[in-house]
Amino acid sequence: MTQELASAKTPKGEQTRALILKTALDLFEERGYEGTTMRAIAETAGVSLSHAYYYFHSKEELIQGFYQRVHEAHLAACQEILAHDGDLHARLLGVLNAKLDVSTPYHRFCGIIFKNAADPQSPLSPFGPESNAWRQESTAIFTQVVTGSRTHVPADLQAELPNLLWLYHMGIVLYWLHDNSPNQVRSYRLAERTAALVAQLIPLASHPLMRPFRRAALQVLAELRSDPDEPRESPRPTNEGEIR
Amino acid sequence: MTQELASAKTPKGEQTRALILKTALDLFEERGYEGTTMRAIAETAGVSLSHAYYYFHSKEELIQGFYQRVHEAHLAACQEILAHDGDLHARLLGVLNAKLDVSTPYHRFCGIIFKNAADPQSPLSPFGPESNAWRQESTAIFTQVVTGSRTHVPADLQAELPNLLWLYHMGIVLYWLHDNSPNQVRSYRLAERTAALVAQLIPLASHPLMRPFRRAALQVLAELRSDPDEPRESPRPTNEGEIR
DNA sequence: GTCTATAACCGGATAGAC
DNA sequence: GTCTATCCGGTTATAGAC
Repeated sequence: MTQELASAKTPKGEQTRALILKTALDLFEERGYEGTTMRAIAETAGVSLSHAYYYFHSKEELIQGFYQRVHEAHLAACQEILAHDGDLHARLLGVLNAKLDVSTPYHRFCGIIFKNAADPQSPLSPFGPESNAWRQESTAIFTQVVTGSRTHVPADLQAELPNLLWLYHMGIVLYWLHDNSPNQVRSYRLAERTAALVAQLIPLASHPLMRPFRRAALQVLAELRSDPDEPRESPRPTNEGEIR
Repeated sequence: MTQELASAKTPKGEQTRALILKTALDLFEERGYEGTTMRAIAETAGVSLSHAYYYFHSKEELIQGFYQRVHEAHLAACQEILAHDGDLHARLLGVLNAKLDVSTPYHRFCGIIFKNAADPQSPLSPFGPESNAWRQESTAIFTQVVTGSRTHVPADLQAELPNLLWLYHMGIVLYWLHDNSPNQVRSYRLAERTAALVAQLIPLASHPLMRPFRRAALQVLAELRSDPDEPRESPRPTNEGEIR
């Protein structure tokens, strides 16, 4: 897998490809997605219309290229914070802020990415099998967040927490996508506040009072991860009835 | 507000409008959203292209029509349960099951549509202003769920709970969209299990131990609903510092 | 108010000659 | 790789029928 999404055979082609992508991103930012015509992209980049289509089979495919870039940037931006802080809230917030920071210049047309990613049939769906790779990379960040922190996490929760945090972070991003406040301040505030809540909640979840709920919740998660169609009886075949 | 989105002045017009909508849904399901042309819809419905546009100002507006229908069906399916049961879990689960039941015939179709609905700029986004009407109607169902149940809900939580449940229900729907298990059994199971968790969690939230967390969480929600850019100082101008 | 017919505009996407 | 012509479909406009 030495190349990504479309042709990039020669250094020259690679350059041209990058030029088209950069031009497209600039124009998208300047005029919005729909406001940017392929003709304009090609013209501004100084290539022919059909040549633009040679590298990117569709306007949407330009976004796939963009997506790759942002993800790498986020990964890089995170490492810094994750290496230097042991506080769970700080780590979590750092990762979220990094995500938003990295994405901010592209807020307007990140909606378009999501539009593609949201289609369950699309290979870009963040929940689909095709996204396993980057979803796991993404989740790994949250594993780092947890394992590198001083906060004690109950053993049973430990395994599941990164997945939960990943889901939580997707929620933040979803909010951010719809956030039209200036500079998306609301999203940053949401991230800060909810990260504090999460950091507050984890110790609470360790409390004996919460234990039944925690176990029930984790069981549900385990169920969802396991076989889709088998009812839960198999481990205890003599036990009748649903686990309610 | 006797009529919805487009012209439907007379019974006859109403019929035509319904015919166009039904035809569109059929075709969408058969050929996908993008694969269905307005020309094809008009032709199949036996009306002129311009006449289709007379009732639905855009292709997307057809989808809003679809939302409206599903919501009405959901509302109807819910009333039965909401009138006859006082158990919170039963009420919540009833509403969720009704939602899934009502939506099942359109599972594939919803996935196709969601791709477009996820774009925040799209008038189809369930979070956007164009969807205010049915979103509020939708939320009202969860108000019914809460107020009609025997379970005691802390006063401060009472106001916010319907919105939280609405959001939760959107999460279920999101899962359902990506659920390819036969008859979407996984989604039904998810609904049942998580509804039980929610019903379990609400009494827990009333516990004194949880009070600080509950208050903090509700404050975050209040903040989000209020002015985007004002820091929280205004109500107590003498009090310095952030509420963390 | 309901409906048809026709033409046109615009922009994404494609084909084929060079 | 490039250029030109062309297609296709969402959308709009016009003009007029019942």
